[in-house]
Amino acid sequence: MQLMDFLASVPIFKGLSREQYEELIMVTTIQGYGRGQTIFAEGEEGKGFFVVMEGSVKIYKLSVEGKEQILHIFGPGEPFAEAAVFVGAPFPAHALALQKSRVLFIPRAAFIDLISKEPSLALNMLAALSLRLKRFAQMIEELSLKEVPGRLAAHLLYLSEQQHYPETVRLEIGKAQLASLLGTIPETLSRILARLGSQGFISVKGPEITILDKEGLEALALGEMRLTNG
Amino acid sequence: MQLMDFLASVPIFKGLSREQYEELIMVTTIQGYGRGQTIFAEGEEGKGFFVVMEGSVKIYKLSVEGKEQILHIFGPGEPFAEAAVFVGAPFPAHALALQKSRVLFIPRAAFIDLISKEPSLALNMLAALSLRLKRFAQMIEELSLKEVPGRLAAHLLYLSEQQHYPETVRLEIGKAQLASLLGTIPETLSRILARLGSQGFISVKGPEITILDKEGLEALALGEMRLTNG
DNA sequence: CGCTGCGTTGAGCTTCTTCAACGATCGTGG
DNA sequence: CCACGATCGTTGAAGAAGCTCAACGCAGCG
Repeated sequence: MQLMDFLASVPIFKGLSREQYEELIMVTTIQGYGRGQTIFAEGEEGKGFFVVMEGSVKIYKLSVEGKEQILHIFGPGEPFAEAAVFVGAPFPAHALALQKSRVLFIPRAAFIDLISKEPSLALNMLAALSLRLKRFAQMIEELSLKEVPGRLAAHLLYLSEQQHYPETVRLEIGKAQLASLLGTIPETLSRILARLGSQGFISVKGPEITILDKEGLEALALGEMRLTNG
Repeated sequence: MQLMDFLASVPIFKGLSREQYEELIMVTTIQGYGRGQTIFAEGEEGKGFFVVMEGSVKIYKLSVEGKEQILHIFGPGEPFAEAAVFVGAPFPAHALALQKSRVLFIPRAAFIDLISKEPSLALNMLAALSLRLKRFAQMIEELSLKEVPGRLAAHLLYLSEQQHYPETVRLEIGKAQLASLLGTIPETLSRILARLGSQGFISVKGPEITILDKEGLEALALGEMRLTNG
């Protein structure tokens, strides 16, 4: 059965026995969402958590005036909203499918049951949460201590690494989404992309970005260098 | 032995057996730090985690130019740097004692051992990490979507709640530290405290702040209202 | 063909930071 | 006990970064 294969491919479920996979499958539901559809809203009660099977999901906060801050974008194999399982609290953010997506839903009670019996699952989960915590700490650092050019440079380098250092990096999300991920707005992002381009750091063609000066971007990302106005 | 009592009073260690407490005590070290002393630096290898026994500890990031962003301030009973235990990675931030402090050090290997044998410990830890994740998400939201008056208002209300709604709230940290916690600088904080004061939201006398208009602060914190310049 | 979503560009403005000076408080050593 | 320096907080003036508002271009698609 392919669901079993999928579960086995998910890092946090690594190391479970066949029986435990079957136990999981028993309590699990598969949900489908169209592009732009809400999976849950901030404040809803969290009765379980999710794993992306196909597509991608963004987790985000909204301000009163409607500005959005993306906390994370998850792709296949990645769990989300796990934290809500362990604190008896409502979801602290919104979740929305960026594309046609399928997600696995795992109910809270069954999962806690399973985790109590299987230490390796607990350790996997602890590792996953710890990693996420580290990411958030990095995000706080960037929002507070770096300006937008630095954050953008860091993100481009991150993408480059993710995609195994290709000639040219591809943005998998729209620029408006990228702006929201970097804690800014599309106008500002656009201007800074233009500046990075005109100063020879990168070359931009739609969603394709060629990194021309890796060292320069690194210096920007670390805050060792400032982008001039020209 | 009082160490045992202390351990029993720490939330993440709740529910362990006497033998397990003794096991913990065997591997644990007590460390003392003076005011302003570094406990660890960003980039150091994390060989275990800590629990504050006395005093307080700040976890913070530094920018190249020397600006500081405080991620968290921990007091007695609170664990810190646990995440480093579960990802085999160096500490992602600095830790420093804000006052004369004593902290318990728990080595990584022994703790993973214990957690594998004791599901309730794993669940406690998962709950603790989840809570921290939620806090960080909140911090990201505030840094990105709220301006300083809103963040300050939210913090004052948080303090008020922490201290069980007294007449007047007491800042337990200096204003420079508070500024760093809110993602700004002392000058800006000072001006905004003054503005909040002159507009009748609060009254400031050194580290004592009287909340005069709770509803007003709430509106500010939610972003429903803006602080006028006067 | 025109609509809609997305991205870009310009002008003006707000918020926050920077730089500088000053005042208060506190602990220490003379 | 006073003087001194250090730390901390406050205030002012100027500057920079990013946001708002508005207009426009362009591609995809019904």
